[in-house]
Amino acid sequence: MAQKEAQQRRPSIHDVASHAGVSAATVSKVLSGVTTVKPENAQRVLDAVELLGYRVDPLASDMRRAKRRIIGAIMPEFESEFFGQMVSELEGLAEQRGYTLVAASSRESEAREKEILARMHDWRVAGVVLAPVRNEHGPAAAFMKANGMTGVLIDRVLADDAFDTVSADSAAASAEVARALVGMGHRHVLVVGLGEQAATVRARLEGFRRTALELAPDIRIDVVLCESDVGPLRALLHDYFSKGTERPTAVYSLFLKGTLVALSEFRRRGWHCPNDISLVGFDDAEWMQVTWPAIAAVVQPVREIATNAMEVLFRRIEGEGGPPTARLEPCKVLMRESVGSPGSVPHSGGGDRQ
Amino acid sequence: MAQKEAQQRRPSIHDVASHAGVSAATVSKVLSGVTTVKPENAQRVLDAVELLGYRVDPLASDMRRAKRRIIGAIMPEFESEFFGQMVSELEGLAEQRGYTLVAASSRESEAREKEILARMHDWRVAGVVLAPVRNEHGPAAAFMKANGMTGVLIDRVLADDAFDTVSADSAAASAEVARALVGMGHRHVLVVGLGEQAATVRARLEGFRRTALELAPDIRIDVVLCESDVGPLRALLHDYFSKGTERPTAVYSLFLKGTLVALSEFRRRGWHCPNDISLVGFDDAEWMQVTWPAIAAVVQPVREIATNAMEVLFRRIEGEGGPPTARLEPCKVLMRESVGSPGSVPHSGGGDRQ
DNA sequence: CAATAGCGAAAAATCGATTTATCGGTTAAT
DNA sequence: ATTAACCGATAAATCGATTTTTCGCTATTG
Repeated sequence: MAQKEAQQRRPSIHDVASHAGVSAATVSKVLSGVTTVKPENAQRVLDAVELLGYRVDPLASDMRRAKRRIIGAIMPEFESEFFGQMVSELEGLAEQRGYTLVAASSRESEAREKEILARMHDWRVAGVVLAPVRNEHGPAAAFMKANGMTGVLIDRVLADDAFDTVSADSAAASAEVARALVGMGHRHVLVVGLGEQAATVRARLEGFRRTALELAPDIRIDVVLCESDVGPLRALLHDYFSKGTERPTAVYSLFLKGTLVALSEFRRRGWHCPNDISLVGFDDAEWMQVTWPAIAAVVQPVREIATNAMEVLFRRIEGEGGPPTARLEPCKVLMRESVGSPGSVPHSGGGDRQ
Repeated sequence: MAQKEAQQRRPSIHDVASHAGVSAATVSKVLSGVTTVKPENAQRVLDAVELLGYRVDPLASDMRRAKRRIIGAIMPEFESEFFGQMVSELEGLAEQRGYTLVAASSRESEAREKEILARMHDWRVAGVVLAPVRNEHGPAAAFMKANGMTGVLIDRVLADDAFDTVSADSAAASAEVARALVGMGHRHVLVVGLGEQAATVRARLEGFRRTALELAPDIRIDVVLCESDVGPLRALLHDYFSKGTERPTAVYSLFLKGTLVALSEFRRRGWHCPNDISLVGFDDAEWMQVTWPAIAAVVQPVREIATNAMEVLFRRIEGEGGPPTARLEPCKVLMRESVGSPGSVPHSGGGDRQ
């Protein structure tokens, strides 16, 4: 009967209080570590908590504070390794500090992004980690600003005048890619990008272009940008390669989907990496090291981004002032077999063993 | 000043009430669609809501009900396409019904799984979608049972005596793979599995074995199972292929990681699919269709699983009784280029164009 | 010896909603 | 004409904690 009771209704702080023969206020104080409680009473409370299996109801507990121990996370999607890892890291970090992470996917829609943000505002979240669909100038960031929310912007973002930002150092990574490709002798490279995410993609593009031109002023850099959606990219790339112009010796894709599409186009044409063409992509994935050839990629420092984002976010939550900061975390560039020197093997099939 | 006020403290239901000249109870009734309110007053409430930009605080609103409008989702990981899509679908479905989804990753740990569940119980979630690390007999499901939580088990699960289950029809899919491989002439197949997830993997294995033996009684089926962790799989597979025994003509991996490891082992040995060996994997991924060769895979019906899981979950939340159901959703098998007839080409390098 | 601190704990207010009980004021039924 | 039923709305209780206020009691001080 007591068993059944326990299953039906969870014990509240008052149940603990009456079992320990004290008031609810005292129980609350013991549990929150206030020291002005007589040791004897504290022990009785602890015993009662143990006996009843009492646990604080976070919802009720949060009720009375302005900032609730909830962190919101908004990602453009959940399907990729990058954002999957990101959410996983953020969740762990939030949990470490006794916060609950509520994650939502904006599904690459700015409208949805804002709606989700409004819902999180309804929850009175203490802070938000926002990975914007486009960039820091979207309606979501504006909403956060207008409502005095505290938050941090990550990934597709460079710097902001209202929020701290944390992202990968795209420009430096791209420069490294440029050094590698030029060093191997490439003098005609196609860069594939996504216009939508203006600032970040521009940083990647410019980082590449500047270093490449510096090292090899005669280099030819073609650019294929799809504006808003990745849908047309397949056709754009097809057209590009179908034109009579000279085929580039390497392709540098500025985002994962572009790497996929490029690979798919190579397949269609029967081109092999790296003999027929070299390929490097921004964003690494697990499969890239098991395919043949392994695909060279820029590895984004997910853990570092997550850690720093949470750190700066919690500092703001705790009331730290000062101008917004803009962190750039260094990437790692993994030059795998999909990259080689141009013309070393006269356009044929079949890759070589390691 | 009114501006500033609005930014600092969000309007509560009492603010709306006083603006509309009614009581808080009336506001609550209007907002929840109770019809016993004088139309004139209802309109004034609506106007006040509009004017103040009032939105219900979900936390306060949930306070007074036993089941809160929160759904918990526990996945073994967030990094794979499968679970990423799953969370995304679940989130959308929960949102549609006015619920908030709180997702957490158990990181493939049963201990963590139970802890997360306890935390969700603290939140008094209305229901839980649990994708167990191992199977339906773990400590997490036991915890849910012991605490009278309502929930649904998905993915690595076949059937349960306490909870509804929804998962992919592994056995049927494996049978189809068997038909395809046998039909192409394969008589020696290696199956790679993960022992930890007993029931599901057994279903996949038995589904394959039964059909294969039925169609070709002389078929040889080798099995490499790694018990608890995927770590040793690489070594296990290496050993298997290093033994002097005859090389199988096809490999069927029962889980994604196994497919990756198999591919990696092929790479190391310089074997090409499908000429040197064929490969089919359970679980599809976006990259599998752009690699060369494209990798054949069993596509799990993520959306269907998510939809049915949520449907049955909400029925239970609304109090529907009856014995637990066990749904199996059919998979699609995509036979791509990594599969071919054995011996059609005498073990050489280089794949052929489509 | 009266007044004042100081301590530990209980009582009460609070957070923001929902739900139940209560209450005037009509209208219908006896 | 008195009571009953009803309608719309308000006051009050409730959910489960935290925080502020109050209070009783002992110990210190002028």
